[in-house]
Amino acid sequence: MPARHRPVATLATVAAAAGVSRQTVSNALNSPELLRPDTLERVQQAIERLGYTPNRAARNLRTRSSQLVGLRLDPTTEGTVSGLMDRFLHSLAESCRGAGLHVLLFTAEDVNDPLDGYDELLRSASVDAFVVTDTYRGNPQAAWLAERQVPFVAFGRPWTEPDATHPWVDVDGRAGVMLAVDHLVDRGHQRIAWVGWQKSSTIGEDRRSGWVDRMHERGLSTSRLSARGEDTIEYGRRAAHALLDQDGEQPTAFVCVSDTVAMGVLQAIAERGRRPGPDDLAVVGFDDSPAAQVVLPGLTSVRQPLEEVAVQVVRLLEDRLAMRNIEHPHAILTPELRVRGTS
Amino acid sequence: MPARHRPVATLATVAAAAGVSRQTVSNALNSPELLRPDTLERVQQAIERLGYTPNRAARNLRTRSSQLVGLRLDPTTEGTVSGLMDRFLHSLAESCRGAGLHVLLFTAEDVNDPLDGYDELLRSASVDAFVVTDTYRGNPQAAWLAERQVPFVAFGRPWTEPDATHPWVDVDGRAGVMLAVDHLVDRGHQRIAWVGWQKSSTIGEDRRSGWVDRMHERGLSTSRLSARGEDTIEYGRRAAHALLDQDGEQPTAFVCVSDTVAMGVLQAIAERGRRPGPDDLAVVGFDDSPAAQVVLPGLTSVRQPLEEVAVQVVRLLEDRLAMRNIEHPHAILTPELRVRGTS
DNA sequence: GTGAAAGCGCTAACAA
DNA sequence: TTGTTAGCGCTTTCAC
Repeated sequence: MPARHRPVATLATVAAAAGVSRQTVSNALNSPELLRPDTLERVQQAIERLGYTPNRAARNLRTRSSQLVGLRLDPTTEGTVSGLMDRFLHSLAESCRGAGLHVLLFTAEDVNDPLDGYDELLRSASVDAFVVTDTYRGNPQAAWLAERQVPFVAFGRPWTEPDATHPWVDVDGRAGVMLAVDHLVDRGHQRIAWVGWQKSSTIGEDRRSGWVDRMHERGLSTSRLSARGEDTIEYGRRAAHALLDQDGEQPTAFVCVSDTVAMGVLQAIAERGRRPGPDDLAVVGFDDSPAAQVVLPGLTSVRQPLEEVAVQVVRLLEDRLAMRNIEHPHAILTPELRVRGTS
Repeated sequence: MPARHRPVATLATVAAAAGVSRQTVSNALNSPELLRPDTLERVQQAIERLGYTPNRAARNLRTRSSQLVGLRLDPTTEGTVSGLMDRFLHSLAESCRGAGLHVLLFTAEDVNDPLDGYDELLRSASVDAFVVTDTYRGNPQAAWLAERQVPFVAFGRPWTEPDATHPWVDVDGRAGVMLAVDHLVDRGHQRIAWVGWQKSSTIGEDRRSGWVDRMHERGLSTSRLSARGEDTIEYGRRAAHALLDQDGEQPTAFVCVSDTVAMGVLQAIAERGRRPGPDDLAVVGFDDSPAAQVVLPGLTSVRQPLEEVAVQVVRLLEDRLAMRNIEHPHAILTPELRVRGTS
């Protein structure tokens, strides 16, 4: 580090300036109620005057905490549009600020090893906790961290381990899809198709259950209206064509498991000379990606409340770090529907 | 922090296990060439066996460095599609790993104050350096940081202060637009329009100069082919309509300052019953956003080499932190053109 | 309510 | 080549 204009103030500097001991300055910061009001005032003025901020490394060493939350950033899949991470990261950093925490990003040397990177940060006490985001496929990180009693909060339910007791926050995808179905039924649609992910995707099946159940609740059939495949535009395109090629009753609306898939559906609709929208073929996506906002004529989509997710994640993180044992350290948040031109 | 299964190893633990002094263990880590091979071997085995990783806080306190690089994350503008930050952040975190650094995210309490947040991290020695990304509008951060001799690297040129000597990395937008113009001219277009940002945007004018100069170099006129406005879909839409409504010679292709604007142009083209693509009206965007990859029929776009930007940023960061004074601590990288259906 | 002493885990400087 | 000493800046503990 280079020379500063003014040497950085320390406890000792401030103590000397205020005519008290170092300890008193420390107390003024961490336990102000211990000081006599006039002493406190004097110390605070010295702090202010010298522009003193406690040295993090020293404080961390002493308190054995870093006030840092680790988050592993994996490469974004090209050709996929959700754009969730951007929004989530900002919200998380923002919420952390309120808790006196910061987000430390790290990446894996071996991307295919879901555990890579965690251990070293832990052993070096570089972070106090982790936020785990990619919990979709079996998430071994959660089990690994829980076993070692490492504080962490997951964004995403432990689908495959319902007994897991670690804190997590998730968005109710099923409820989001129900919003979409209700919206379409209210607009007069009856043949509403589902364009989803493979059966192996628990998230995909959860979202699909919202379609199945709400369709039945509204007295509608789901027969021959369901497709499953991967998260690509091409799959969405082919699925829409296949559904529209069926003999007999064809869908008048598509509820899609993701915006990416929905973009493929829109493509198929255009290729058939049909028009996406309430008058012809309605389409609803999932994630409210930037693309949904700009595609023609605007893709109606289920929006995850990531700002609120971040708030809840940090709340659970604080509980965990303070060793407060919460009854049910979980939160399931309900998404909302952003209605645009395609419905 | 909760109890671990095994208490975390320290220098003392390892030293005892290896039968050497603490200092020797420290040297084994930081200056292994000082040790006799057999001692080194013995110490390394002890380190391995105990799973020892140096405590960051202690090391930071002693070395007066944190190995952390601060990056301020501002809210993403909704309705805009670039999605650059996602890609850049991952690349930066990745490059940092190679240099033994980590990225610390922070946010401003007052978003409108471009300096907010930097000072506190600095005074508390929480970070060794900053990466500054939003250098487009006059970037007072760069001046502020440079004045205080704080190590930082900017992603973005100091447009308004050509004398600034701080390290920076930028992408040659002008060259990127030239690629686009060449591509379109090679495909037979002659009336190629520019849909850009306001004159007050230096980045916008730089990109525009690529259009102007390359058009002239190729013997083509730019007369009545230029539009300027804000970074919104709606502006792009209106600009395209206006250009196509002109009497006489209308454009056959549009080079856009951003993918967001390009999406508006595509919208206008559709509204007029025309078709985007090489056979009718060609469109090229800028940023290769996820939206460009999924919109119909695929938006040709100028892609910034963010992975390489991150590598260069970290390289300059390392030079700066090591107090190596480089001649010209700058790098201008050339983007590439991703050709898709709209051209 | 305030101050003195101790020590967190590490590395720079120096001694052996 | 290895070990000893000291101290980074802070907070915890305990006297006063």
